[in-house]
Amino acid sequence: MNASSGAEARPVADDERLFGIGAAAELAGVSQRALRYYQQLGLITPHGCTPGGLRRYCQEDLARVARIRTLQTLLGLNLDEIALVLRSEDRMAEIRLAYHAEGTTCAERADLVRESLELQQELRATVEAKRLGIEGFLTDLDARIDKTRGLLEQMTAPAAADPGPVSRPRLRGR
Amino acid sequence: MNASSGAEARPVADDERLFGIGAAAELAGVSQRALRYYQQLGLITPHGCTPGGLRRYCQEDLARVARIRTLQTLLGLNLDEIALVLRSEDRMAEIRLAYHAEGTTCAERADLVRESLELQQELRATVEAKRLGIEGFLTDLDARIDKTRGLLEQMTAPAAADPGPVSRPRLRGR
DNA sequence: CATGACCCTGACGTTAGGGTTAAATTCCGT
DNA sequence: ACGGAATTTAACCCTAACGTCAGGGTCATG
Repeated sequence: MNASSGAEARPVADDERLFGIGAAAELAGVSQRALRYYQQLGLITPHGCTPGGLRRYCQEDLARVARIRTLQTLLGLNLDEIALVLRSEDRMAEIRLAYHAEGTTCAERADLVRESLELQQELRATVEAKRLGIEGFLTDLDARIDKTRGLLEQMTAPAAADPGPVSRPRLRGR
Repeated sequence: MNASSGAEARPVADDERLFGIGAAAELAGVSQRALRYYQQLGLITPHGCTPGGLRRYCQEDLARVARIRTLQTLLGLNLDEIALVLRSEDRMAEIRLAYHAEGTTCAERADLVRESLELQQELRATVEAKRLGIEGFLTDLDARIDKTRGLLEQMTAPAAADPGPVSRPRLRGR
């Protein structure tokens, strides 16, 4: 019940809006329990709390949850491994922010960046491996499918008895 | 042990050799418990048993275990889903074998093949989706890595104060 | 200020995918 | 024929990632 007619004190810039755990869970496509659990593991911290202690999530939080889910389902990482990835990414953001501030201990910072870079590249390597694996699997699967299709053709076209290994041009239409 | 000097009755054609559960587990890279568990779920059935009831695995069994592991770790399927995939594949093999036998109920068989084909294509679709997801992730990750690398260059080359958005040719060497 | 919707913590339940142990059995080399 | 190594089933234990329930607190609204 907002933004009905005329008087809006502040339009509340869309990415400033906060959500209760219910709305957040729905938007992120996970359960409330999962949100609390992720928090318990230190994977997310809601943007804020009401004085009474109710969690308030912002867009950024939701994006983080999305990333968690991606890392989980796409890469099959467990929550501990995800914690590592996220911590490294947080580190980077922190440094990127601090970069334009006073030039304190520039060398240390560079070391951190190098470290993060290595972590990212490590992650990249595992993901790349996974991609290769999946591509191999796909090739394999396609071969099977082709064979199956060939068999089907043979069966539906009851021509002369088995003219040796199938050597007909394969139809690769989807 | 064996194969020492001269007299070998039958060379035992390598893929005819059988393994106890210990050897099989080691070769397949899983635990004995896992092998029994997979069998309990109907995912594998050892090639045979000794009269006393000890499991004997053949190469084919090991390949099957490898496939299970692939489906598990690469695609993130659970054992129930894997059971479906394997059953479909078994069905295909069965039909392929029966194909050259008597032409009993050719139409029914064709239906089965069509069904298997659909299952395979369904699997292909999910795998393809996964591949796309991973590719997106990789692109994303590469962008991050490039940004990090850029930041690092900026830090290590303490030139004039921040000449706006980095517009230097990126070195994409590994 | 009452009320209904929403949320809190804490504790226990569940499911997948096994690990571990125990007590009895089987196999194999000599 | 026998002793030790490898296996068997059964039973119990375990962790991750939540689900669910209980009992009580918070918040906006009329």
